[in-house]
Amino acid sequence: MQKSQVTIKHIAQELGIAISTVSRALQNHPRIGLKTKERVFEVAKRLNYVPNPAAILLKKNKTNTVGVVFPYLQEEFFSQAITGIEDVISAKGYNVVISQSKDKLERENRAIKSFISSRVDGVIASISAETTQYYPFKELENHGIPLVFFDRVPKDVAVNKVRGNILEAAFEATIFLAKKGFSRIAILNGPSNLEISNERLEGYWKALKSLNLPIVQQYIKSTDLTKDSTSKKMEELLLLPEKPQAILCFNDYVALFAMQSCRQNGVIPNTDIHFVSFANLPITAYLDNPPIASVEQFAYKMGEQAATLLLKILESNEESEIIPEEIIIDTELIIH
Amino acid sequence: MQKSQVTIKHIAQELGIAISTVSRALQNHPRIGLKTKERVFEVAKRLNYVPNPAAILLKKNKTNTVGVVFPYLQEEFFSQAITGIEDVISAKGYNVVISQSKDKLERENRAIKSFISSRVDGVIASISAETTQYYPFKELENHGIPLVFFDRVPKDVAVNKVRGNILEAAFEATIFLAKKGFSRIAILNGPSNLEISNERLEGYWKALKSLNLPIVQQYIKSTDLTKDSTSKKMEELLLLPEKPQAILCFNDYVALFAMQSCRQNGVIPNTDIHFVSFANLPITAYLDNPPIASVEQFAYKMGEQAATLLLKILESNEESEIIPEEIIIDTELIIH
DNA sequence: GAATTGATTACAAACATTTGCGCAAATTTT
DNA sequence: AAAATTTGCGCAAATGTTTGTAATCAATTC
Repeated sequence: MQKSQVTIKHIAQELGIAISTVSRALQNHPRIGLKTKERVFEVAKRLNYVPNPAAILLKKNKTNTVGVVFPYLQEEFFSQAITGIEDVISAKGYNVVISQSKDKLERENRAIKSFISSRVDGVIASISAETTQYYPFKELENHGIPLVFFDRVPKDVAVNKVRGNILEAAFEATIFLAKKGFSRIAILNGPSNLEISNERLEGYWKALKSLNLPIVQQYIKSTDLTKDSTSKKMEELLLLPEKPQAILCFNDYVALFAMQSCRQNGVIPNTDIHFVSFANLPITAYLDNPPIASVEQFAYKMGEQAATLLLKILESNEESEIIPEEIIIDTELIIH
Repeated sequence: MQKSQVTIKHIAQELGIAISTVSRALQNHPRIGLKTKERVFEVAKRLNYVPNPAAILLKKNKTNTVGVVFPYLQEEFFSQAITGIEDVISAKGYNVVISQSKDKLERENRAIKSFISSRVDGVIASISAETTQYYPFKELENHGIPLVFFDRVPKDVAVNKVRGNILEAAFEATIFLAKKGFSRIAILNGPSNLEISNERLEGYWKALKSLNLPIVQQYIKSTDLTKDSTSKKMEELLLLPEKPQAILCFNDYVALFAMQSCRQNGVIPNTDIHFVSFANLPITAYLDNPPIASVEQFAYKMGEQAATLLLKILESNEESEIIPEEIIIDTELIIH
């Protein structure tokens, strides 16, 4: 019930031994005798001793903490990934601190600054929809903090990345729609600063080409992932003389927004216009007319992989120059 | 670009002044001359100096961090609350570390242990569906860490609480259903260890009594909030000789599970059986047949209030004995 | 019996920062 | 001009822990 922190000094005093002996005893150091260790542990437990992380950090210069900054915690894709990260990280005795950027650059930068000043050992990040510059992340590098990008990775930068095989997934999804008999296939893509947007587009292109279908510029739209922007782009598609028969959406949220926009314009989603999306969120299971298919990206597994990669870097020899690694997780098209 | 951490010692050396002077200069101490301060700030910026939180913590014994443990980050209700907490907390220069219990006691305890060992200044918690004992939280008290419960507050304990006016909300919602002409109103409640479950029940009772409607035990079910449990209870309701005409659900997820269960049993939700739920999550807006009404609990505002209360405690005189406070936020029944 | 060894434990420095105290120098007051 | 006050800065201790090195003691070896 003691409010003032119990330190190893108190334990040492109580037992009449040296502070260093207590420290080593608690670490199970071989140079400390068994009886001494036992006595130390007994007193430590009785006094409710908790090591002071500040003092340890000061000596070891290691926080055993990794920072995670993702756009939205409530997106099932990210929260599943966080669970994967947490499970791997905490099994190794590390802690996780989580921040959400809400797709805002400013919040993302704040999170990074906070990670630097709290001296996290490493960072896992999924960049915001607004992020076009790699610069803020460069700060982490300057402070020697390892960084692994997750899913939303920046383009043209040699960094550690863990992401799904989006190109392949978009290709398969497009082929799936074509095989269903649709020739007018549109794409409601994400912002072009995200590499994963470009990959979707490439997969979509490749599929159309392989099917000898024309690439129609009006069928290619990109949104900033907000509801407003998505509805607007969807309405543009609806106003075309030849409405698309099917639409490939950046993710389930974009699909939800677009489907709602359809309904408001008298078009019945997945009857008049068919949707396929990415992420395969559980909520789509509760819709009466869910997208006809969704690309499962295995967020939990992706999170595990990102955490494993980061830990590997953290536990590798600090000296050794690290070559950025890229891990690509296979996806699976789930037909509803 | 220097990997080795820059300390005030380096700055002092560079300027040929004392370490203490640098420290005070950086803190804008009045006893340090303007020119000295300017020189110190210039060098600090140039060397990319970041204060070492460990050393500061060691001296001040304050982490400027609060811990939050909530059941599920992906539930919009909680993630909105987190945003509210973050906004208030970070405006005061504090940081937030977030943990999710996933409604598991064991994860909740792990989070609390981690909060204690990382020496957070305070904690905001929403207890898991499994939590029946106040005991684990008692540990925080033992270590002198202030605690504010949020929404899911433990019963019969004098602690700081921020919660919605659930009793009133359940009362209103039940009256609303009765006025719609339904007399057979059921309730799919949460587990009874949560005070907010009992409040829902009480509001429901009160309303039925005030309407002179009978209280039918078969219409009162409680689930552990999982999908399986909810479906099972829903099916029990469907098997009753006199099926309920309307159901008051613990939250939107319970409503979603129950509505899906209806559909699987050939009952059309919100046509054959009408639903009202708590939380008013955005996702319900994307359903073709959403619950006919939902209780808006203003999660963001609740989060703000919880954070404000915690900060008040943190910044009050440590000595003064603090009387637990209870803040109740009014709800609003939103008719869809 | 002295020296060597091995097993324990103690001492002290170090980590980066804050802060009370002291000491000049500069400024103001008497 | 001396005294008192203010201003600016340095010294050193303190925070809790780790860790290299030294010290102690008993047991073993020559």
